[in-house]
This record gives sequence, structure tokens and C-alpha cells, in this order.
Amino acid sequence: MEANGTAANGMAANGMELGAMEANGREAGRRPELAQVIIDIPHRDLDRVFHYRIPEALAGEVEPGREVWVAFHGKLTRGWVLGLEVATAELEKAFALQPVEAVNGSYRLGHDLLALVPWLARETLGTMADVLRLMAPPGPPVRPAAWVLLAAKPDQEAIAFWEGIDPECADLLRRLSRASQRRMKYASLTGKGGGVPPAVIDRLSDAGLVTVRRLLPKLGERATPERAREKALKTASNPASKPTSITNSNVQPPLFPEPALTPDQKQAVHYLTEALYAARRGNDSRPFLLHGVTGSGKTEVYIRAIREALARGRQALLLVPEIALTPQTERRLRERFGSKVALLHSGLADAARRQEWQRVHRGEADLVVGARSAVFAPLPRLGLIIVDEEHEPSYQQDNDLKYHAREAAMERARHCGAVVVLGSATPALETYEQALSGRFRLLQLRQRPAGGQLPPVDVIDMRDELAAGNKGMLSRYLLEAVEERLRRRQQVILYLNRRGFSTFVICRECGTVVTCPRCSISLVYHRHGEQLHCHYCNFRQDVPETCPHCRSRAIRYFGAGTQRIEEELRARFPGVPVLRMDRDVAEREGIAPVLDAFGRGEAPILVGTQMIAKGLDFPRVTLVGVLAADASLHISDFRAAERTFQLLSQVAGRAGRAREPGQVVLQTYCPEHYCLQAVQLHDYEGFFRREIELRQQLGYPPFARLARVLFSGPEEPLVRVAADTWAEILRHQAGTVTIGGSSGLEEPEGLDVWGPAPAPVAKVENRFRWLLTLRAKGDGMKALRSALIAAEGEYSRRRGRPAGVTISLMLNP
DNA sequence: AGCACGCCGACT
DNA sequence: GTCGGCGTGCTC
Repeated sequence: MEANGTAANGMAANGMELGAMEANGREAGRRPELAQVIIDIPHRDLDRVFHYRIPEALAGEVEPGREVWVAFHGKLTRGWVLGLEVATAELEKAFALQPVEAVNGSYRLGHDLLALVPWLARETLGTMADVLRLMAPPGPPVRPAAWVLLAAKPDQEAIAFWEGIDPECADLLRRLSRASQRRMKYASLTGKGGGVPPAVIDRLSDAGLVTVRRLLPKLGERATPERAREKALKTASNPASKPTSITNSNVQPPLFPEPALTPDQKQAVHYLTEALYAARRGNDSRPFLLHGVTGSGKTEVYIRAIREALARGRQALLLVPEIALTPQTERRLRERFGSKVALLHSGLADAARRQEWQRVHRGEADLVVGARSAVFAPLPRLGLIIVDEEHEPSYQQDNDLKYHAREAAMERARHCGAVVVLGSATPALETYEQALSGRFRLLQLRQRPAGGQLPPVDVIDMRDELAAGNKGMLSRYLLEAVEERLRRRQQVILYLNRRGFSTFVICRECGTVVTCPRCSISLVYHRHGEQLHCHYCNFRQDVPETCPHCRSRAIRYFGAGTQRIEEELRARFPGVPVLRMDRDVAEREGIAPVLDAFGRGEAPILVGTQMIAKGLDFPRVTLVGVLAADASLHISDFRAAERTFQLLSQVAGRAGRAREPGQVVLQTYCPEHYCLQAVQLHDYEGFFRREIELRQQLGYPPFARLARVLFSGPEEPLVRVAADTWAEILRHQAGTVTIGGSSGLEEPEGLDVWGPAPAPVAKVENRFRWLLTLRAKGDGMKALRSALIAAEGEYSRRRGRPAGVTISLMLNP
């Protein structure tokens, strides 16, 4: 390996050494007497193992995966054992090796999780300590207390002997002999009330009669006080006490007969069952993609697969997107799996989360359901991992470590031999590409059970409305459809598909949206200076007065709020109650009360922004209108079309789930766009083919890798200085350093540096945000990683760099 | 992350 | 003359 000395290389080298050293230890036939410890301080300089002696007294307890306490820089610090190692002369000579001071016997990370540590640190440009904190039990660490232990039971003669020369020592010996397990806390002895001077303990310690040690719960010992709380918590986590349901709950028969499976479902279950058998034998271990149209019964397939896994004596993990953990889902799983289910989600109170975690760790729960972070649930016999709605961005978004739960799930599965199922009606482009190329196994669910039909989708061209003199937000067609539903006493949802920052400029006559000539990304309107900006490369231009395509003057900033729609509806349907759900209402009243009111039928019409898109499960809704179906098409993101397709497909799949047939109306200025046409035809395949071709042409993922550097701070000029400095460093590197693998299999890849440009959300909580975007063509992960880490190193060495600027790195945004 | 060591300004 | 600024380096 080249000696370019980056942290990335150092880390990779570490990872390799570990395996080799363990093997070494076994070959030599000696018990390893050193522990390789990751110190619980997330810092690049400390992102490696430190060696500690394993004292005789802790010989059997220091194992890989254990939490230990060690002296680090003179302070008692938490760490984790990554591996064991036989002491070598070089190590002994180089360092004054310190002993492991204490072992936490109450938990141990499984080998599959441990294997994830260096991998995920590399994948996220974070440290191993960051990763380990995600895997450790929730809550603050418990510091070990110092204890005074009686080394050997002193007989009466010994005590009498000490009585003669040192009455204080004799007294302490007597107290310790009476104490339970012949030990007492150091602090309680020396503190007030204890009355023992530390010197007395020292004297007995020197004489070898007592030892002072830091202790944590012994191996296999359970924290007894938690045991007592368990029952209370179990009742507290019953479905009844969960957040209130957001839908009609007029369906509640406790136990259905098992639903009959469609042929597709049967086949999927068959393949998954087979894989669960084969997994142990290390046969085909490729993940499955379960591609099923909305309403095709993916959940039923999950349930059957879970049952099979449990029947094999293995455990299952079901990951769901953040918002999808509804009481209904929970109830359905509890009906099937009863008390074997554990829930790990962010809404749990600290104590409850700790309790659930412990239950899982003890092997008492066989099915864990949870959001993103549940991918690290301490399941000891994991055999099946399901990632539901695998395309959801919530699997990646987070403030600290930017890992993707889907990717972590697959890597974990590799180490514990679990079967992976990725489920979606609208898979991420990357995922479907992998399925087509054979790296994933594709399972398709094409039919809805019981002959359910996907609703017809009408696409309305809003340019015609303008031409006909209708300047409102609602097309004549949609208004008529609403009227029809009102007459039939059914319900309507009108969905304003507009993001807060989708301030693009559109020609209302021909539908043209102004895009960046360099990035093929929609330009963003900035009121300041009446300019359009590119949020990838910072290209700027004035707002044109006429449409560059058709010369029309009807070109303007697009966007109207939910209030205006509400007003239009009231004008058209006087006396008809209308409920509104947007950020203002959510902040004032919360989301649930409004949705509950709608569910109870208090109003026939609900108007809202994307925050209602996820909770659409109202049986009496038969019409869904999307008022600006192309709005999210024009946000400045290369995934805009993909996200729009996913969102609209979801909306389209929701209308008319019950007996009454549903209808979807999409209003748009570009009805000929492939995204909208594909939604109209419920045609994922068609969308995929068009989109993947564009990605290839434009050099976006999956045909390239991107990385993002986000700069944020209260003072914009300083944020820009930092961003400019980074850009300069990265451009210099890209220009002079040949980045490529030493294997010779990869071509040296060029690195493109875009920006800095204002972030899509340019200001958050008074902090200005600027972005750098990096692109490596092909599979340039290594290139991106080493470029970023090298840049980080060089930046930190720069003098006079601005204070108060936070820099966060993200691969594969 | 913390803490020690190491060279240049305004102060009892 | 000294107290102290935080730049640099190290932690098994």
C-alpha cells in the first residue's frame, strides 16, 4: 500500500491486522493476554485499537464485544474489546501496557455487530467509537465503582496479630469478614460514615490481605433492580397506551383466519423459506428484492417469512421507515407473534427503550420491529432481516452518523448468515438495478389479493386551464370530480405537492422550467437580486422576463399555499366544511387531531401538504387530487424525478382501498413528462428504464458516486471561507493526485468538485448552509473517501481557518 | 476529547 | 521580570 498516510488507509490496515493477529494467537497455542480496545472517544486520532493487559483475575471475562474500562491518558475511560491478541516483545517494549480495569458483564456485542464496526466507520467517514455508541445499550454508561475485597479469609489469630500492631487494620478486617461476599465499596469505607482512612486500606493491600478493584456486574449477572421494573414496563408498552390512531378504528376483530395467498405471494414465501434453509449452508446468500405494487400484500409475505425463520429457531428484524410504525402495524404483528415482539423506536421513553433493548439482548424477543437504528438490535440468533419500503430516504437521514440502514442491514446479514428482504412498490433505482443485474434476487407481486384494482389516474394539463381563462389552483375537471364525490357523500383529499424550498420558475404557458446548463438541475429562485441559482454548482442568472422556450410572459415563480386552495374551495362549495393540514396547523394543533377529525368524517375535504401523504389510509376517501404533481419534479436534486414517482405512486395506490373504486387526479404543467406518464400507467418498469438512461447520460448514481460536504455556521462569510478553502484543497488534489486502486483493476478516476453552493435549505435555525458536491465516475468510493479524509487532514492543519463553522461529510447522499 | 509542553504579549 | 495566550502532539 502506498505510504500516503491517510487515516482511511490506517484504518483499513487496522482491520486487516486484527484478523491476522487473532489467527496468530491461535496458532501459537497461547492464550491471548492482550485486549484490543476501541476507546469511547470519537476522534480521528483515536480511531484505532489500543492494547491493554488482561489481568489474571479477568482472564475469562475479557472477550471480543465486551465493554471494558481502562486507564486512558490517566483517566478511567470506557472502551470496547474488538479482539484479543498474544503479547509480542515489540508491543511490550513500545508501550507501558496498562491492565483492563473492569469488564461490564451485562452485555456483549455479537460478532456480526462487531464485524460491522470498522466497515461502517469507513462507510460513513466516522469513527469506530461513533459506531459502537450506536450499538451499545441505550442510556448513559455506568461507571464501575471501586471495591475493597478480602483476598483470603483471615483467621482469629491473624486478626489478633493485627490488633496488636494496627488496630485500625484489624477493625477493617473484621468488617470485611462480616460483609456479604467479603467486599465493600471503597467510597463507602473512606467516605464520611465509613471512617476508614485510605492509608489503612493501602497498608492491608501492601500486606496482600485485601485488593482494590473496579467492578461492574459479573458475567451472566442481571441487573436486579431492572428486573423489578420489567412488569410495569411491559404493561406500559401495550398497544393501548400507544399514540392515538390516525385512522378510523372501526375494524378490530382480534384474530382473522390466515388470509389466502395469491400465486405470487405463495411463490415469494416459497423462495424465502428455501433461502432460510439454505442460509446455514452458505449457499446463495444474495438479498431479495420484493417488488410488489401497493396493496399486493407484502406485509403478509413478511409475516410468513418471519414465521418460517422463528420455526427454524432463528430471529427476525423488521425495519420500517420512521413514520410507518403505526399502531395498526404493531397490532397486526402482535396478533401473530404475541409477546415475542419487541419494539425499538425513537418515540420510546429512555427507561422503556433500555428495557426493550435488554429483553432483546437476553434473547427473549424473537422479532424486533423498529426504525433505522434498530438495525443494530442485539439479536443473538438473527436469521432474517426485512427492510420495508427500502427506498425511503428516512433510512439515511440523520444528524450524526450518516449510515444507510439498508446497507448496514445487508452487511450485517453477511456476517450472521441472515436472509435479507428489501420490500418496495417503488424500489430505489440503485436497488432495482442490482436486481436486474442479478446481484439481488427479484420477487414480484403483480396482483392485488381478492381482485383489487389500482385506481385510474387522470392527468390534467394546467396550461389548458390558463388558456381557458381559469387562473385558479383547481382545474375544472378536478372541481367537477370533487362535486361528484360530495354528492355521493364520499371523502376527498387534495394534496399540495409543494416543498417549502421548491421555488423554481415555470412558464405557465408551455411548462418550461429553467435548468442549469451544467448540471441539468432546476434553478432555484432567490428573491434577493431576482436571480436564479444552481444548488449544485452555484451557476447564477437573472430571472428571464420571457420564457426562453416560447417567449411567453407568463413565466413566474411558482407556488401557492394551502390557504388559497381552502379559499377557492369555500368559494366554490359554500357551507361545505374543509379541513386543512400544513405546517402552520401542525404547529398549532398537531397532526393527529386534524386527521382524526377527518377520519371521523367531520369534513368531506382535507387539504394538505406532503405531511399527509404518508398517513393516507382512509377507507371513505375515493378521490385524491394532487394539485401540483410536477412541483417536486423541479426541486434541485438529481433524484427529483425518482422521489416524485415514488410519492405519486404511493398516493395513487392509496385512493379507494375499500369497496368503492377510487380515482386519482394529477394536475401538472408537463403532462408529457415520463415520470407523470409512468405514474398514470402504474408502470414502474417504464419509469425505471427512462430514468436509468438519463442517469447514465448525465453521470449520476448508480453510474457515479457522490459525496457531500456541508458547511454551516451563524456567520455566512465565515461559512463561505471554510467552503472555499475546502473547494480549493479538493480541486488541488483532484488536479495533481492520481487516485486509483493498487489492484490495477480500476482505472484512475477523475474527481469532479462542484460548488460551493447554497444548500437546498440555505438557512436552518439561523445557521447558514453551504454545500460542496463531489463526484467520482464509476465506482469511485475509494477515491471519494480518500479525497475527503485527505482534505479534512489538510484543512485541520491550515492556519487561520474560521471559527464557528461545522463541517459534515456524507458519502452517497 | 483532554492534557502537557512550548514559545511570544500586557501586567501584578 | 512573570502569568498566560492557544498551536502541536500524544494517548496502549
